[in-house]
Amino acid sequence: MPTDPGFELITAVVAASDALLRESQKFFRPHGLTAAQYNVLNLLSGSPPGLSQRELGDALVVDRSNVTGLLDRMEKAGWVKRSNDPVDRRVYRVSLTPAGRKLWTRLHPLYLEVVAQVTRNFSAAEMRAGAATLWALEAAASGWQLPVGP
Amino acid sequence: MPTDPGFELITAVVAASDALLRESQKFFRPHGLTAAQYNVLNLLSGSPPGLSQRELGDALVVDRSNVTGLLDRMEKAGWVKRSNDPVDRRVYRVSLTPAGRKLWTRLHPLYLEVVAQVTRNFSAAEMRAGAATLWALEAAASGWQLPVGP
DNA sequence: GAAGATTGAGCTCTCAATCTTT
DNA sequence: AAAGATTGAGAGCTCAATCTTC
Repeated sequence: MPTDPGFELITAVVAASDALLRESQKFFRPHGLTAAQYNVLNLLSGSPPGLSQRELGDALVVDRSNVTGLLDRMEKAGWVKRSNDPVDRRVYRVSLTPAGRKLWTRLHPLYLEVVAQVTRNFSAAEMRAGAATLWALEAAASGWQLPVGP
Repeated sequence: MPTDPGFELITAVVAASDALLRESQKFFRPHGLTAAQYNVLNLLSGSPPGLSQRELGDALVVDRSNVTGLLDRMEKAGWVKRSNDPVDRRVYRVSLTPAGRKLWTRLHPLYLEVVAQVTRNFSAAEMRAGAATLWALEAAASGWQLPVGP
């Protein structure tokens, strides 16, 4: 029996993502950080004034509670700092330290090169088609509802 | 500037996988298990004589050390059991208990239905093309090597 | 020595509950 | 009451080290 295409697609998505994550961890590890921490660096590098932890959590699509520990470790490493928001005393403004920006500046081109290597055997058209399918799949998954009435 | 297609693809893969995992956890949770535990159930359902923990780890593409705790929790829940291998005293034969098989038999069709719902807007051709790209990407990622000489 | 399984440390993540500020 | 951040419990994952058996 030929495998159900839907099942096949989902299995392939998860398998590819796992492999990508696993290898990226191996890449980042010698530099002392993790993939999640690199994502934070990357996000903050584009927002010099800083982001609130809530904004960070939304952008990373993770729970806010997760951001706390992630930033604790990064602050300890000296890459980010929490500042008080001038107008709302509930929020922290999170931004890169000079060391954090330096690390990102050094790592980013290397990471781009790894991405280029991993995807070098695909045509641009194939990658765009794949990405389009995946965004649609993500939307379909996120919109899935437990079978309970509205 | 148009986003680099390779970067776009990788971002889409991880985003889709995250969404898929997150939603599947919501599906499994009311039944008392996790997505990882369902995968074990699914694997064991196809191998009545049982699998070694090493085989389980290879099939799930996770570290062997991870399998230990996963099975501890599932054994505690009464879904799997460890038996001594008759010929090699180093290995455990892991198999489903009647309760584990019953759970899988009940859950599997429901899960297939969720998959069908999530993928209902895709053509079979689109899904097969996407899956093919993803398997190739997985292979490329797994084969990636740190830039060190042989 | 190599292989199967386990343990301990550390990271990421979720969920539920709490605290402070709005 | 609602929103931002934190804490504690629990799951999944990796890596390095250890124990037993081959």
